[in-house]
Amino acid sequence: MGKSGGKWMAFFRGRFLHSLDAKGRVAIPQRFRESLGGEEAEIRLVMSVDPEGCLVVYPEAVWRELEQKWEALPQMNDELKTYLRFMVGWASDGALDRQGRILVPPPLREYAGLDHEVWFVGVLQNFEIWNGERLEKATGSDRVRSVTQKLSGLF
Amino acid sequence: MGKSGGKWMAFFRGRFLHSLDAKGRVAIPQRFRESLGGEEAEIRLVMSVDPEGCLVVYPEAVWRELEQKWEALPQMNDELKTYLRFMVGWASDGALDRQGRILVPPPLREYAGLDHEVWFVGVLQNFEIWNGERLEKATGSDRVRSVTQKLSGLF
DNA sequence: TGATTAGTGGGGAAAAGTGGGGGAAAGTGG
DNA sequence: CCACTTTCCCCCACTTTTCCCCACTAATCA
Repeated sequence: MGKSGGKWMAFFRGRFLHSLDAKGRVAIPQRFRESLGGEEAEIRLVMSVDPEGCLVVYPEAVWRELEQKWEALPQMNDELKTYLRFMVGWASDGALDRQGRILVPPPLREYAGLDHEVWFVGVLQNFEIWNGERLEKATGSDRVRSVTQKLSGLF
Repeated sequence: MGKSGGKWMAFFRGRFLHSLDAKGRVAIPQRFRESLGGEEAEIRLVMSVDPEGCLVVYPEAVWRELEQKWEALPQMNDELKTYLRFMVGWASDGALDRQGRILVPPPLREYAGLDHEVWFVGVLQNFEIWNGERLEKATGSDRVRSVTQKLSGLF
């Protein structure tokens, strides 16, 4: 589900505030769970490269497409290796538990600065998990407005 | 319905004062409901980028066209990511309930400064939901006049 | 002035999110 | 190979949110 003509459809939208409990679990928003393909969905949890780090969650199928692109590249390339060490080296595969929650491994939690309150943000093909202050900084209206100016010619 | 020769027709016009109840619900004006395509219409509720933020409501089909444009762009681009985090990250998908109301999620309500009284404003292909004072500021006659000057060459 | 239609408000069932107890499974050290 | 600890994940209980249904008011129109 979710495929259409070999390309993924736009799926994840909106933001949701959830809480990471003492055991490191967070519930995935119900809307997102549906888009992931229900109960036994597989996901990949990785670190974002942006200055304000967040975590990025990919449906398994979307992630696999990325991996295929990487595999097609010349493997001796040092820059690619550095990139993969980061992207793949930290990637955690997991599934949802019966209550629709995932477990965020401590290193990832720390990287993204996640404490009790976390924001889920949908960005079409995948979604992100943010610390509140970082998200605010990353989506501050000044920043967004200047970006919008630049992109507005495109559509 | 709604389409004509691949381009959307102008649909939403006028302003209406409605009230947001304690549960965060507002009735969509009947005129707008018809243009949305009746009872089981799907909508997208998003944030505007303007300094005085309001909410923007798109018929599902109009919004999807936007998303398709975004998906066609290179996804690694940082500026696009920032843009999507704002546009898509605030987008809430929803449907009308049996009384023709929508539920405005708390984060959006807060961002747009909506309390009990809200204004609906039609702007052709979509419509907006405003806090009264903000709307007044955004449509002050001085402001409108200066904008009109700038645009006067175009039509 | 009754009838129809739009908007408003609230009760209540169902669904979604939260937190903790405890057993299974995996990892660690003798 | 066997304790012992740690991690994970199931189940259950509780709270909050969402969304159905129904009933009331206001406005419109013949």
